[in-house]
Amino acid sequence: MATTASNHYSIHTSSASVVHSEPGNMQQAPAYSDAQSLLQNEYTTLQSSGNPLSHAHQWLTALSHGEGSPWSTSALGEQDIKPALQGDAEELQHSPSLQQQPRSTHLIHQAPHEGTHHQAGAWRATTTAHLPSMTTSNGQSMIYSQPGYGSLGPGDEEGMHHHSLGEAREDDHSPHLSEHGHPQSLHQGHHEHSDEDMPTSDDLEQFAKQFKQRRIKLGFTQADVGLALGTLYGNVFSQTTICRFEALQLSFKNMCKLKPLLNKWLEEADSTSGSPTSLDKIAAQGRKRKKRTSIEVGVKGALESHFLKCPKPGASEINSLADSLQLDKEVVRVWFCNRRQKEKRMTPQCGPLPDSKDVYGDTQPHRGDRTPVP
DNA sequence: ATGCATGAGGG
DNA sequence: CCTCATGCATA
Repeated sequence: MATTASNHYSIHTSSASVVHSEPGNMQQAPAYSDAQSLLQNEYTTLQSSGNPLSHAHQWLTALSHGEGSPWSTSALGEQDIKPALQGDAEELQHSPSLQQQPRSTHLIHQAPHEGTHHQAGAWRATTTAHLPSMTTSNGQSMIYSQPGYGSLGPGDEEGMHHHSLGEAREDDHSPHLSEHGHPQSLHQGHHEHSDEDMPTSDDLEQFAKQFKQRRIKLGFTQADVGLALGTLYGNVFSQTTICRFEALQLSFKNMCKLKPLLNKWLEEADSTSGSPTSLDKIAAQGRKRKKRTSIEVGVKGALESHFLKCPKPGASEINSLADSLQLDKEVVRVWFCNRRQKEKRMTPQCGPLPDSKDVYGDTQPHRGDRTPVP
């Protein structure tokens, strides 16, 4: 039986009894050291005046159909995936800062909508084998030419791989050499892209690494960065997001969106390294969140099995599963959603997967579906 | 660092 | 209902 079966929306009516940590020390703790369990809870209805937290929009909500495959092996090897096209995106403030990149690889813009609805992430590419690469050396590994740093120093620190416990078993980055081959400059007939470029996966990878290093060197935690971004630009982010960014666990689009922001923060932090860090914390949303349902490992295994069979189960099947596993239907549904997302993120799950077919490009299972597979 | 969850946007 | 961006709570 599911031990944690009952999940009520627990709203703590009783306030207080919260450990209050003392303010004034939490950052400056690089690497391990996690003291982030503070200031949370306490959802009182009184949230006071509206704070400036409003994220008005997302710049690219619907571009989509092109999405799909930039990660992993990127250029160089075109075994069966091609660097895809992306709808363009990026509408955010163009900062005057010049970060020039050597080439402009623009994307192909396609029709606004098409029947082909595939958003398959094809990056599970099986590309364990890297090419010897000797012919293509474009030799232009551009690292970000930032004022101040542009080269990873000799001290390429990276010793924080630790997962080995519990249930970590699906993420392991193999030492992918960055040999970057670039996408050839294929220009189309037009591009009215004034400025800003579309970073490529390699760019993002590099950037993420640099970012992490700098961040740590400066003594900031991921949470700090998230807050700083909020105070600087109005977009707050949580530790989670920053973490995912550094780990490249976000979608390509998302990474592209965040890069400029983080880049800016880097510049700032770099400049102000010594100034009082603007600390601003905005308390936010009070929402009764359901308690996290802990799914037992055995159940997880079962879910995974079903996921392999059918990543997008219909409602009926979800019901069946929920029943079998004694979980809430909603929980199961959400689990599948999250699972799909996980597959999509660029988790360098380089595995010896012989197949690299697209994932579910399946048309949605309508509501009145039946159980297709008994 | 990650698992489960919420919510907006789209169909 | 789905995807997608994002985060609280947690191991």
